[in-house]
Amino acid sequence: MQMDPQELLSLCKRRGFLWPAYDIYGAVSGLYDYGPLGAALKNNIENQWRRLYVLQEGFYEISCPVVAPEPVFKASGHVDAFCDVYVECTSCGETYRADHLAAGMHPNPASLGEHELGKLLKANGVKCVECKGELTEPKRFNLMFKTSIGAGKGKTAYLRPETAQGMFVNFAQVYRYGRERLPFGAVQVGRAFRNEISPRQGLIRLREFSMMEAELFVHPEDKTWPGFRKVKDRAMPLVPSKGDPRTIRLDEAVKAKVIGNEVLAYYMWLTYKFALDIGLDPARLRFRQHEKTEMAHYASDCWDLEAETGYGWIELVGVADRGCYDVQAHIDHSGADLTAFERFDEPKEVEQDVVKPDFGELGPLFKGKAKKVAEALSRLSPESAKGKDKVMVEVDGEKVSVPAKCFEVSRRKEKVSGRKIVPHVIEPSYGVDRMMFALLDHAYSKKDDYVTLRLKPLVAPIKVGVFPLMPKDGLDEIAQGIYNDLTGAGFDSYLDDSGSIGRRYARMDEVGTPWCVTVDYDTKNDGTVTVRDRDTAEQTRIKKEKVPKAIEALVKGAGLSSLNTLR
RNA sequence: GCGGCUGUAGUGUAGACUGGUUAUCACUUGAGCUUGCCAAGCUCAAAACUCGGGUUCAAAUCCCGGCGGCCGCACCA
Repeated sequence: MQMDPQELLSLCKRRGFLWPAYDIYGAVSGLYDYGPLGAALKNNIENQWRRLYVLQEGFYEISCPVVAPEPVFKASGHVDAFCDVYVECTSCGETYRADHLAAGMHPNPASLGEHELGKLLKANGVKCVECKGELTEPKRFNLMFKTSIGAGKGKTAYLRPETAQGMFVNFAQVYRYGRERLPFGAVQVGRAFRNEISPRQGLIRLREFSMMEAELFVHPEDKTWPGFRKVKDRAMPLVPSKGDPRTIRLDEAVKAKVIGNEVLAYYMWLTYKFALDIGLDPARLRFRQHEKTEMAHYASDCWDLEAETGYGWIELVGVADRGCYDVQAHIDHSGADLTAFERFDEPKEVEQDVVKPDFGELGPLFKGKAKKVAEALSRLSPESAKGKDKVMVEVDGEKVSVPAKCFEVSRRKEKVSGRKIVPHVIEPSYGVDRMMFALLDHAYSKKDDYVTLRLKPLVAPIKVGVFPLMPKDGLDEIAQGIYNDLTGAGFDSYLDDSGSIGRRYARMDEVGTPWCVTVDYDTKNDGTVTVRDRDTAEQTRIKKEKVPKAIEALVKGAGLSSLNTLR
């Protein structure tokens, strides 16, 4: 069923899930405020995710700043690659992506900077496709929000476009925290920012949004996974980039190379399970594999969990194999050692040639530069130095010729007890806001203009409505007592004594509250209250003292009929 | 960023073309009466012309611009 998203957004605004941000000043597109119910629903989704990743799977949760200095995103590639290069027609104002216009003029136009693209377009005499007008010089639009740290000119910085980098730059710390073992994972739940050119569709494309990201660091040559055995006969609906869409068992998918490896398959399954746990409709979920051309600059394989909503199929989660791209990039840019140490079973005796600088000769010859020259020499491969009468090395960007008397190539015995490896990263990256929107979309049901949100108890912002049938005769005080018991026991509850009982049930149904407890005149006689189920409108009576216990059982999945013992 | 359409109480709307008294209606919300289990009724109340400029004696209404929304293009790590 395709529903009108406007209807859902209207409910969200009316009932306090969602409001356009800064509305009294005219609002800003792509920014939303969460109202009390939205904030609660979002928390419930995030906490369920933590239960899965942190408690069950043993990932380490960290929390990093939203602002980061420029070098971080230089290294990650976002400063250069997370942007679009535009040209504009000077006469009709139409804009084009410069790399699209350059298609066919260069093997990979997307890899060029704006100056090269400008030259290329000029050289090929490219004009406006619409009106043949002159085009402007290419302009670059980076999708990151730029800011600065500190007074005056300060230090250039950006708001993070993903939380992932925080986990990559903390690799060494988290690796040590986990007592230096692979594989291990880190997670982060938090805000990220993208200065979208044209945010649309409510919560689907936001400029500030929440992500739940997990980075699993694995051995680059071992992508088997111990947990895979337990889930291998489960099936998921897949839309591979090659071949037909099909629902396929995980072990078959890995065997047939539809999914690249066991780790990726396992975390796709975990993602699928999470989606079902919070209440997304399995009939409206699928995994779609990225085409090679749509893959991010860092990914080698990527599957999106997509949900069908009033906006069509939308991406909720990306599960990507990022290879060693990010960790290697931060090693290269920062010089930090972000490797894991793989211990051999037995330490090995290794004989190898090394280039050994002779400081007695280097000193007089190179003076202050001698130390750097020596370091450069040590980095040379022995083969390239052996038997030469001089070698070229690069010091501070300058080529230096070093005569043979300054070094010797000698054979050295070493005990090697292991090796440094750069881990590969499997990344499940969840868009919280999108998941929440899809959840509301899938939960929305309407019968003769009566709206019920069939949210699962696990995520429902309010678990119980508590009503006195009449706000008098002491019923209201009893209801207040039950309400206090429930909130005391940790359940989000809602006390409502206004309007007819039917209206109060309707109010709770519309925001997805799974149960309502009503205090009536029998309560005064026999101490029982009714418990009503949202989806069936069925009721059962239980002792009023047992209400918190009953709700606890119901949240855990017990049916209404199981409450008989609490009568 | 471009083009088309569009913006009236918390929500959904009438009024606009053809400018003119106190801006329509419903739901919602609050108070009271009533009501003894599924959006009942009555009374009262609260609540809006997206913002700025222009035309005019007079603008919710016509014109221009900003902001927001929807759709299409483009974009989407």
